[in-house]
Amino acid sequence: MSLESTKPVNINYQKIWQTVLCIPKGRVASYGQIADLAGLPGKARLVGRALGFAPKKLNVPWQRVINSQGKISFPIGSEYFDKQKGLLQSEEIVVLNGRIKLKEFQWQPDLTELLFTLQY
DNA sequence: TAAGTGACGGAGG
DNA sequence: GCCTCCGCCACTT
Repeated sequence: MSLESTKPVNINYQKIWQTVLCIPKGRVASYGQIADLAGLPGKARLVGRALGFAPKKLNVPWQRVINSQGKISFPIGSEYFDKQKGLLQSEEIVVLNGRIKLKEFQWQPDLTELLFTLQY
């Protein structure tokens, strides 16, 4: 029976997790940015979903991914908002009213570095 | 098959 | 800076 290939999109999830793992401590990236780097331009929503499915053992730094406006994508005051804010602040990233200054903290990946890190 | 749903993005007011 | 609307796309019902 067709158990195996149930969901081919999982391959994309792994690309996304790989890319997120490349974000250095103290930096952030937007969902769209991750989608682009993962070879999935325009699929920012997929990134959000992938992070929700990311297994804990992978230790994916999901907190370093925010939306294109530089804001945390959870409602202010929610459990996950507080968790993400706390994690970011522990990396010395400034979070003001759920917002992060992209100008200061956005990750600007080095292409050559990426070529060595990403294996696809 | 169609309609609904989102950890999104961009344009416009 | 904030909000709304619309396009988008994978997934669910």
